[in-house]
Amino acid sequence: MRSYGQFCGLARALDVVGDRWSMLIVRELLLQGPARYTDLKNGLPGIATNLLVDRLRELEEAGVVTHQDAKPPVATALFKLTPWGEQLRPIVLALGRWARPLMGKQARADHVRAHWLALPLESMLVDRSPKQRPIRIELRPMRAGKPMLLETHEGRVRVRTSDGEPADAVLSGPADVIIALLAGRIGLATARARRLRVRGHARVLRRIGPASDTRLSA
Amino acid sequence: MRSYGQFCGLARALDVVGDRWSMLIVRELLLQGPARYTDLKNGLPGIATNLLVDRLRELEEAGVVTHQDAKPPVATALFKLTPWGEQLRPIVLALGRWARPLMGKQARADHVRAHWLALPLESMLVDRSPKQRPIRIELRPMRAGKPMLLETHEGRVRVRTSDGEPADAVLSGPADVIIALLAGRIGLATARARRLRVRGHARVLRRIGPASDTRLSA
DNA sequence: CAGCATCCGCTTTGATACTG
DNA sequence: CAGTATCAAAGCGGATGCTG
Repeated sequence: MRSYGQFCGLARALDVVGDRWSMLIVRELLLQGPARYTDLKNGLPGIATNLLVDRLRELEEAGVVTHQDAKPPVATALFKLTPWGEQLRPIVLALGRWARPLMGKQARADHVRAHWLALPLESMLVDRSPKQRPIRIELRPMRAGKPMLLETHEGRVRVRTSDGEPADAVLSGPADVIIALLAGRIGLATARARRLRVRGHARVLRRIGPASDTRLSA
Repeated sequence: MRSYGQFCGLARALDVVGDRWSMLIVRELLLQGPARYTDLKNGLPGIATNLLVDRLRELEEAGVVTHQDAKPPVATALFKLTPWGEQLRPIVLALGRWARPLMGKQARADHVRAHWLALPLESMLVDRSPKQRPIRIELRPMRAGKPMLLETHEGRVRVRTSDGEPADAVLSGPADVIIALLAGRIGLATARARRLRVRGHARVLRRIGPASDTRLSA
């Protein structure tokens, strides 16, 4: 991208991460941690291969991303965020929250990846009974790749890739319905009417819900 | 911009404000408040007029911006942010702070506008002696248009356009030197060596300095 | 297969000129 | 002042091909 050529912090930031796809690459690295080129490509449906390469190089040049060229066990390079790049996390979260009014309905043609759910869910949900035994809910959004596991941890909610361990409940269906249900915007009956399938102990769902404080925070 | 077509909050946000120039238009409206087309253009050096029009329309369509078509006294339309658009303020501030490592030196060709200084200064500085009488410092960065007035208010620092009222001190010179001096990164001697001119009571400068808490906050 | 590089048609951007 | 109109250049998306 051409530089804006403005002596202004925002303009400088956008010189670095304002290119098309750049912020989404940061999102992937925030969600996936160190990732291979192919993992990034899978998490960025719609990107052209040459653009992914270009952006990674630009971000590396700017100091947002580094790549390690190959450790003995894995035969491939890993891309990761620098500490400075990591500091984009609250900004990425805040932008996602700002866009919540746009997340109501999932368009038919929208791409979905299960790990994207970690962004809204972790920043929105809390465990209402943190004293009780932790719960685990497997999330299987439709056409969204690998399932994710939502678990409670010290009052917070964490979402990570599932390694197939048994969960208290399994939710399958459209991603927007899963989010609306967990956020408490719709009930179980409505969710089922919108094609959600629930296996396991549905009552654990009551354990989690939106935090009262919805404002910006680190 | 083409939609990313991803069911993800960040992607949705970037569908709205991820276009080139869009965020900078938001910056101008945050800094200027309701503004005329020409005020926006002056605050966005480098933008093409057709792009400014296109972006304003897209932002309006998305619900970030509105324009009022002409109130009796002024003969021209005013553009302003919607409440939803206003909510981008902490994000714009956070991006500007994130880019602080890039703000060290001002390139020769960089555009500067005095009102841009409000972003780093207001988010970084505090009044160290809030009990004492408020102070006022006029800022006259080089080739940066209208001077701004920095004033203390209840422990915080505010920067607004100067209406020519007398100030305790007047700082003229390169914008980066003004920032570095106020941030306490350089002393008065160094600042003078870097072409800063000070008129008035330089000692009021000691009243303000960087807050200890530099983290993200609303 | 992972990690690119190259090519090509299309869209977006930028610079300038022009208009009510 | 507040935009339109025009057009060349740059950027993007998609396909394909190459290399270890």
